[in-house]
Amino acid sequence: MARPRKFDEDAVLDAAVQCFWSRGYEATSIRDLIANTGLTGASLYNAFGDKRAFYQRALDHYVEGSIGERMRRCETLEPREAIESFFAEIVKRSLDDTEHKGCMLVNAALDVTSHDPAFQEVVAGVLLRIEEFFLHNVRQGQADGSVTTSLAAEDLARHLVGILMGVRVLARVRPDRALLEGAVRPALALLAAEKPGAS
Amino acid sequence: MARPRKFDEDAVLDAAVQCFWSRGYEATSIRDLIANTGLTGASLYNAFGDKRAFYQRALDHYVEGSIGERMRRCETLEPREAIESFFAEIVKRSLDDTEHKGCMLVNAALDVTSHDPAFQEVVAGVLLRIEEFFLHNVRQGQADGSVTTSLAAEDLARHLVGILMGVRVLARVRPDRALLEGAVRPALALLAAEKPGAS
DNA sequence: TCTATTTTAGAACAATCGAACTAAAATACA
DNA sequence: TGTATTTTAGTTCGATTGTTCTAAAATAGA
Repeated sequence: MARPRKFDEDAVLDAAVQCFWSRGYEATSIRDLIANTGLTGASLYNAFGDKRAFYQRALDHYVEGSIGERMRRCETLEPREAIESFFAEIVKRSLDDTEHKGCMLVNAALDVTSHDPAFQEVVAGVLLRIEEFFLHNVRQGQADGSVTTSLAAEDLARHLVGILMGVRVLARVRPDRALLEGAVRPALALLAAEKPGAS
Repeated sequence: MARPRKFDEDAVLDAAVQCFWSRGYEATSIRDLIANTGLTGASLYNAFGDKRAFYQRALDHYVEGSIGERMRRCETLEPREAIESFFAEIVKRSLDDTEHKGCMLVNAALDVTSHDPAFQEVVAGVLLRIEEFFLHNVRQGQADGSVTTSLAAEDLARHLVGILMGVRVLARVRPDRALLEGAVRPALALLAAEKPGAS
């Protein structure tokens, strides 16, 4: 019926993610987005609504492409391995992050949830997905004997989400390998602490 | 020699902390600060310099009055007790935080360090102080037998800073008692895990 | 080839931003 | 009491903010 869109929505969202990710919500202007996505103001507002809605789309895009993808990749592994490999990847990504952008979800958690309950629910939902990923693997590991049963699976999962968030924060400020690996190591040691004489 | 200041610097800094803490750096305008501190634009720029410098002063004020004070209060306790009491207070404060402001230092870590290396160093310095607080107590606890020696004191301290940051992030998004206490409990259990048959 | 429909391109909008400026007010020292 | 010095109180500045508007350009169906 009408003129088709010239731009590639996925590429535009990638560019928008880059902007919001590295600069944050407030510090990213519409003109930043225009310059980096290549589309014009009218197209942006026409296709995505306002700045807030555009951020929402960008965040979803990031979550699915980054966190969701990582969880899917770890699903094929053994429970303990899945958790360890998850954290190994987080540490590696944090150390390779020369721009110190950190994780866009964690950034969103402190940046954008404050005065927008809708965003808070979105972020809380993703955190819940991550917690359930950990919980699933912890339970599986407890069942096959590779994970300690000295603590409740729910608490272990909550602890893992906690240390995940913590590592992401630390990495933004002090991206040292010793710090990040040191912060993670006790959590992984705790998981395996079932039969303690087995060294 | 000249006209003395009418305002109370400490009260002004308290008000500034409230602004920056709840709204963040970018979202806090000079006019917000003027309205909430009670002083005028000229007085503000005259006494504190520009917005950036004012934020720096406010952050210092917060750190000394909140984090520094908490560490000082825990210094008189036994090592294990000091760590546990520290986290108990963090969880309590997070649950009582109806505004979901979280910890201003953690907010600063993700908000203001990105494109200002000076701020990054300030925040990193405070994190180091907290890490050293934990390290001191862990070492003391390992010496008197109340803390496990199955992991290096350095790693335990790093882990504790990590989970501290993590709890602060989680609380911003999902301030549930079960989540926060669940995230902390395994870390405290790990500290005590020295003689594992003692249940 | 016409026409309806939608995306483009870029200018324009009011509002707000951080910062600076001009005087008036006020006080410690002489 | 006079004077030097500093804080006050608003106003004002140019730049930038998010958003909207007006046309021109482009294409699918008739």
